[in-house]
Amino acid sequence: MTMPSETAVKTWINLARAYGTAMTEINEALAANGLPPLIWYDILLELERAGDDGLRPYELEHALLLKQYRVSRLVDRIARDGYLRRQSCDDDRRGKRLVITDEGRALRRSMWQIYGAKIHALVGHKLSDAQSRKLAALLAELTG
Amino acid sequence: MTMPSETAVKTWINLARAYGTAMTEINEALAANGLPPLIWYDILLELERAGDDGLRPYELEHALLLKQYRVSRLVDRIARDGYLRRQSCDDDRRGKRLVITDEGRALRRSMWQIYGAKIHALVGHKLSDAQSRKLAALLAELTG
DNA sequence: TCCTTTTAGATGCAATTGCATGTAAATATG
DNA sequence: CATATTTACATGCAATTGCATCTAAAAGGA
Repeated sequence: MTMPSETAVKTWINLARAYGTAMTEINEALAANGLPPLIWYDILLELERAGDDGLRPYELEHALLLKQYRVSRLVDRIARDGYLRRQSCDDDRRGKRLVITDEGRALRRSMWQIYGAKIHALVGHKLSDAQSRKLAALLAELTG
Repeated sequence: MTMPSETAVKTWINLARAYGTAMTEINEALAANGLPPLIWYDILLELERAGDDGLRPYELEHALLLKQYRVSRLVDRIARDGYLRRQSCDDDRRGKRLVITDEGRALRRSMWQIYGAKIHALVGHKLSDAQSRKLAALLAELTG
């Protein structure tokens, strides 16, 4: 149970603050434009990248580090609003395949207008490209 | 509506991932030890630092960037469990003063055993002191 | 094959969050 | 002073999350 250095604490505090303020701004901007929360974007992007076969819910769960029940509920709502459809799965009758719809692709693009602009304003605009690369590399060390 | 560079996007993704995985680990470790969520720690720490006069709810709101109603409910629960008390406020009869109790100080220390160890494992242990300082400085650029 | 274990996903119910609004006191304005 | 506005905090209600559990199907073993 080694306790952290002052430096480590300061770094963690700054990380939490940077993430929290950015995420709040992003979600507020999405809501202000009548768009759903950011997690919908992440899901739609994964499905769009997955192509015509879509993804299984458990694949989404692992890709986005979400709890199983949360995927289940989010997928419910996104499907209810017509942005994805659940296909039955040939080779595993327990499972579903989640496939993005045209409306889903359009929603993802709409969300990107807001989200992308915020990433630019909150990250791209505040650091040089070199600083940003350095920051990305240091953050990658934490995850790895 | 300038769109972000690839670098900025990569940096934001890494930031979100680093925060998300760390926060999940911290809250899971707290829960595994029968302790409340991290936000209780933040509140108790603010109150402990504030000293005998405590803080007004709106001060907590600003210090921790929380919504007013969320402060109200969190304070309810923390008070219900005896970790803070609400004093009436002499100079403003609308207001309350929130003061940490001895039990609250003890809880904060218990939480720190877990939280601090995680900060060390997740940040301190993965970067040199110089890298950590660099990371803290770059993150501070984002907030400022 | 029959039985046990594991995996995929859904869901009932409690706790928490978010939104909108309410109440009361402080402050500003005429 | 009288009235309007703002500030501090609480709360009813809907949406979301978290936990535990359930069903069904797949996989593994005797």
